[in-house]
Amino acid sequence: MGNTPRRGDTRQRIQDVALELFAEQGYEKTSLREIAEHLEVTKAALYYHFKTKEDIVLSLFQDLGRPLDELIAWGEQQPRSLETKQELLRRYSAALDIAEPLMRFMQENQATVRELSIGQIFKNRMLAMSAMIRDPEAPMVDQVRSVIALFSMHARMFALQAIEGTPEDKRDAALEVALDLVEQAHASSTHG
Amino acid sequence: MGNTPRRGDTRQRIQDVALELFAEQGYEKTSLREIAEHLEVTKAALYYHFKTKEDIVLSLFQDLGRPLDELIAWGEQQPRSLETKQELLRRYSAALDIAEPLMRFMQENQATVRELSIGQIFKNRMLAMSAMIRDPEAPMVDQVRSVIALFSMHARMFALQAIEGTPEDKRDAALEVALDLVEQAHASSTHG
DNA sequence: GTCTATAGTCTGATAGAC
DNA sequence: GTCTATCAGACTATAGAC
Repeated sequence: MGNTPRRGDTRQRIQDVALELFAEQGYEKTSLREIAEHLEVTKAALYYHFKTKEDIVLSLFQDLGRPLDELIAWGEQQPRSLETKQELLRRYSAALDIAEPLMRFMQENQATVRELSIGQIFKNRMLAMSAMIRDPEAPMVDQVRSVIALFSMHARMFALQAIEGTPEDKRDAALEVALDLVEQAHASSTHG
Repeated sequence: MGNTPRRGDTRQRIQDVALELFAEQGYEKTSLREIAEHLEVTKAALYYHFKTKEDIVLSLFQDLGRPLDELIAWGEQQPRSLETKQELLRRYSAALDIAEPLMRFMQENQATVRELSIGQIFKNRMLAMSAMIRDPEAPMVDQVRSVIALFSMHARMFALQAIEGTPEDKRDAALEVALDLVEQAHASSTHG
């Protein structure tokens, strides 16, 4: 145990350490040498499991991003009601619990990620979420309200640090604000 | 004109090109060689004007970030009323018109910026804004509402792309949503 | 499946001529 | 104020032994 080198899970361990370091100090500033040192293996061992550095990110994206893809697939089958949108936000908030380290990495390394192969995929994912939560026929201000509701879920990763309270409480507060916002957007659009 | 090398404004031209490239492709992926080539000078010429690569970012931050510092200074002298908070948002929205390229760079390179000398300064700036817009005595959900209002101003840089309309219209819509949010936060806190 | 060794390239930065 | 020339160091990636 402890320092005993485990067999067969090296790939997983590479992913764990890579995400941790990528999220902590950025993609570019994290070298393969550094990842290897943390695992007490050599760089060449990394290249056995992943063709390139970019491949590590891609694998992280595919493995940890699945809950979000499933959420989108779910949402696209639902009726476009207020209740659907609110349930979408609830599930998104829950999905972020798992995908948060990945999402934090994506957010803090946008400029880098944009040029990677996953950049477009990630963007499309966000556009799909945006398309489900807003009504393109609604007044612009209500569309903006809905999109802001969506991105309010991300706020817990950076903007709410100054507020006192547990991460869970802040997460729930952000969700509450987001649910309010889509309700307002809905009410306003169905009045006029 | 055109390609005529101008004298005395090289420093300014370095800043312009650097910010453009930093914002477009990221800080790390932009090399000094690339900046120099865009200006048709050599790397060594860059080093005459700036001691290090980081110094270029620092100068950008100081020159283009001034409106935000002035806004904070203004805000800290005002009474803590709803009207002050709303005026803060209006001025912040206007300040972003000028500082947007810089802010986009800061946002898309968070992981990098965090490790630079400006990282802490930038963070403090955002904490100061956050402290002015929210009431630490208010219920958490209202504090979250206020902070989200603030960061909604940033949404125009990335989240609102899918919505149809001019950037100006979207900017104004985001401001309207933000003004609503602080008003709700205020109303809720003064009821109970 | 993991290693050593290294190729090949690019980087930020400096020294010194003009 | 801009140049040429060059530095040491870091990087990704590969080849080939075990």
